[in-house]
Amino acid sequence: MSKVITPRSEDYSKWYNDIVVEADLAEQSAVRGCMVIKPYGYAIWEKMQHIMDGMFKETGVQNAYFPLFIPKSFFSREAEHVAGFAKECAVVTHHRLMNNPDGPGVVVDPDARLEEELIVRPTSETIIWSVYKNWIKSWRDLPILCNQWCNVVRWEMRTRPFLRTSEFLWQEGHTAHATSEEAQARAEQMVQVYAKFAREWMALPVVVGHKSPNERFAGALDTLTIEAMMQDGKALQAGTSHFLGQNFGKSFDVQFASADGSLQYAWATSWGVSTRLMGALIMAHSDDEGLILPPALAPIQVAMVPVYKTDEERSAVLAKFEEIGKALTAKGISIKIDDRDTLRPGFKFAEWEVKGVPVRLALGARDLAAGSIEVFRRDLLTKESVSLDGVAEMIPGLLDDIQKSIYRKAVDFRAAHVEKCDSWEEFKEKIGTGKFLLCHWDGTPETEQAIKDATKATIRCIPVDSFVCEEEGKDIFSGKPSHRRVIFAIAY
RNA sequence: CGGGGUGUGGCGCAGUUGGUAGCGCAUCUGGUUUGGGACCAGAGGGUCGCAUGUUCGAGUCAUGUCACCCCGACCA
Repeated sequence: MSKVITPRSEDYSKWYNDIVVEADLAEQSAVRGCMVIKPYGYAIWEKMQHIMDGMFKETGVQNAYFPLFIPKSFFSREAEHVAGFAKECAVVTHHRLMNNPDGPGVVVDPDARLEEELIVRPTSETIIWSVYKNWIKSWRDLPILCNQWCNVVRWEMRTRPFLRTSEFLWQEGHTAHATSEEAQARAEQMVQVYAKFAREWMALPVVVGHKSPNERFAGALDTLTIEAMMQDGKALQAGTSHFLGQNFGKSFDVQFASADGSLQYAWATSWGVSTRLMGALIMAHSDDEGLILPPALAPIQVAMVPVYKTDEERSAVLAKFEEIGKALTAKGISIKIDDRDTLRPGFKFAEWEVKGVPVRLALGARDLAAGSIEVFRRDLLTKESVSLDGVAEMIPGLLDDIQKSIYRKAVDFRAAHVEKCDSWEEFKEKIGTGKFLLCHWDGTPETEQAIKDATKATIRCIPVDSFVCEEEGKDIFSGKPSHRRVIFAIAY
């Protein structure tokens, strides 16, 4: 593997590509804006998937699967929704290829045109609500709480690895409820699930809040978000949960007989997180040496690198590693004994660092003689020599400490880059320097748009659980009265 | 769609006024190494994005074309 260049301060996208590609995490494929996620990177996604799936199920959600293709007519029923997605849809128009009659290669068979075009799902509200219509007759059928893990396609004009790819993996939850209150409570519940996952597993501090109307999901009455801060101070929307009101119920004619005998439209929510979370994970924690994975999500938590000269030394060291490995596995820790004998130790050290493995153990004849072992922690880049006897016992506590320490570091970083701002001049100066600015906003889309046009900054959210600031003030831009501060930032 | 840029071994690049296609990394072989990304020696691998033209001769010049990248508008 070649030297990894990581100019975090100079060229973020270059850093991103180098780390990601060189770290064997993923690479851009030939398909426009799509990603190949290599096994090591995919293992991280699988772990995230597994943990979140468990959290969803604890709230009563069940997994299901709906079709990839959406007939065009389904898709166009909810006006606002289609307006939001129409510009970025992949459309299937034919179902057959044929040999090119005029030369080499294949061409689309003109006789195989579909009567109705199919849209490759950019999100599944429309097809799911078409199905829900048949599932929902009575208040007794509600709530319906479905989630699906799948891929979706959005034909973005500009793509970015992990953050905005043409095709991405995600989960989308779609629920149907008898009352507005119940649906709103569900939307809030799920955004809290996301926040908990981000904080406790990804070691990623996030702000939970409401989106301003400008930033809302197409077709939603309210959009809740978790917003994270990356190491350059930019904001990343890491997950969203929408209260959809009765928009889809009405558009897809999903009515049910309520307990009082009247016919009512169902209330809806949808919520999702995607492989963008992996982008967040990478960008929030990595340093110039490569990835730093929180132990809770690292596919390999402890890598063991043997150091030896002779075959005797090699087998003695590997035998000891086997012993330690067994003890760690028994504690539920995932390990990797790096017994590749064509590579030198220094190379292996560097490789596990690039891949973000939280703890590395190095053991050689010297250590064996002294009864010690070298323990390296990735987040601090420190190593210490500890007694061989106690090493397996100390690892769980160490992993725990690393998890907390990574989170603490991210929290401190964010705290140092959030500030109140009450002057438009100051706002213009500071917003480009990588900060969340807590400012007063008059609540109008026009003001938000004007601020965006002037500075590229948007309202990331109206916070509900941190940085909440309910107080009277004047809009940073228009000077009109405001009742609370909101978070402005430049976003990815 | 607007504004820039780039197409040359797997990857990253050089290639002068047009004259036998090169370098680094990677790969393979042999040897010495192995406590922070080893070294030496040797080997393999490219019809220079595509098409047409100018020329005795084109990676190089001209015209056309295709693809990709970056900056915007759009977005999770």
